[in-house]
Amino acid sequence: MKLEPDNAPPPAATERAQSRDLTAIFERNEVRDTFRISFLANLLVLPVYDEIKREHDLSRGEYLLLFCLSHLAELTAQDVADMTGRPRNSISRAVHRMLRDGYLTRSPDPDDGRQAILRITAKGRRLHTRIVPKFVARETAALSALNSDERKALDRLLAKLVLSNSDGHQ
Amino acid sequence: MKLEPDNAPPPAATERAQSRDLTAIFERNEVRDTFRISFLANLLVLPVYDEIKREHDLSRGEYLLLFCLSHLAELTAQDVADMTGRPRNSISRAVHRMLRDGYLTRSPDPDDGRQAILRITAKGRRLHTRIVPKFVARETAALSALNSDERKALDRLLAKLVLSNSDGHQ
DNA sequence: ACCATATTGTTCCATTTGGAACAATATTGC
DNA sequence: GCAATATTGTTCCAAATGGAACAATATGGT
Repeated sequence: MKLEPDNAPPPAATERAQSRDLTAIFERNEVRDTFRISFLANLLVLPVYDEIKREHDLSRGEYLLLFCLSHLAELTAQDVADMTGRPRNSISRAVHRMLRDGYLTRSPDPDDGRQAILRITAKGRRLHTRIVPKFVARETAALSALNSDERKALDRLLAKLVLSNSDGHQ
Repeated sequence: MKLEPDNAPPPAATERAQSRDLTAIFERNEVRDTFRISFLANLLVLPVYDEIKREHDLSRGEYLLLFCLSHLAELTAQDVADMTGRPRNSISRAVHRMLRDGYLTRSPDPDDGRQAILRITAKGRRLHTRIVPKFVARETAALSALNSDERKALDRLLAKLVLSNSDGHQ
């Protein structure tokens, strides 16, 4: 938080400078990892979602749905809710919107009358193909401070964390 | 996305099982780190924000404001917007709400008539003291799969990432 | 000193969001 | 086999959200 010589700027300015070194909060708080991970998550996705909204008029939830279906051939709305942590009614809305626009299909599950199986269409896959490079570029830029070994280490740690936390809920 | 033997379980069941191994998406997508970091961020904070809303009737933005002021003595609304990545009008609303409830104070900045300096009150600090253990508990649980060395490595990598990305914006 | 531009914080308003209740279907316990 | 309970997906509605325009102040160029 403020480590500069005591002389330089006048007192008032010094005080401001102290409390305005905003990066200090990353080091000094009770939940450093939580705070940093949240910050990084925002950094990685928020600007891209803004771009997607402007250019393709898709909301965050809608694109997340497309993203999930791009990687898993068949999902129910509940699956997507579990994967993304968003409430089911939001997913429901996103499904209707994406159905209407032809990005996915829905067929009743013969084994369970309550649920329906969602699949991405060719049109949906084309859209994903156009959008995903934006996320890749953002990620590449954000990770550029890490060398190859560090990236490997990060990847391994994140994989471990995610897997150990993805049983049961979420 | 399907790499299992063609024989084993009956076709329908196989297809379902394939596409319903939801954790596969963590390994197989174009932006693994982005996806995992977002997932972890949700995992770490969403349940706690739900709890805070239920028990203290504070929104995410309101608590973030309190959190920032718990660690940096003087901030402007713009500072908080920069730190949290949220729009200024949301911060403005949160400031008014928290002022009304006595969790913080606001005084005009003598050096700049546009902005006001926000500070946490004793009441605000007490509230933070009651809430922050919830985040600590959540973080501890989520990181429990890592040993001490791994936690140190993660901490170092996150610190590097955050600092290299906190110049200029956010 | 003055005008053009930038920044801060606020209000307005349309959209998004998520909790709660619901109907339809499945599952469980007896 | 049947009642009680759980799950899926939807609708409804109140609240949260964020973009845009705005007034007030500050800054920069000339």
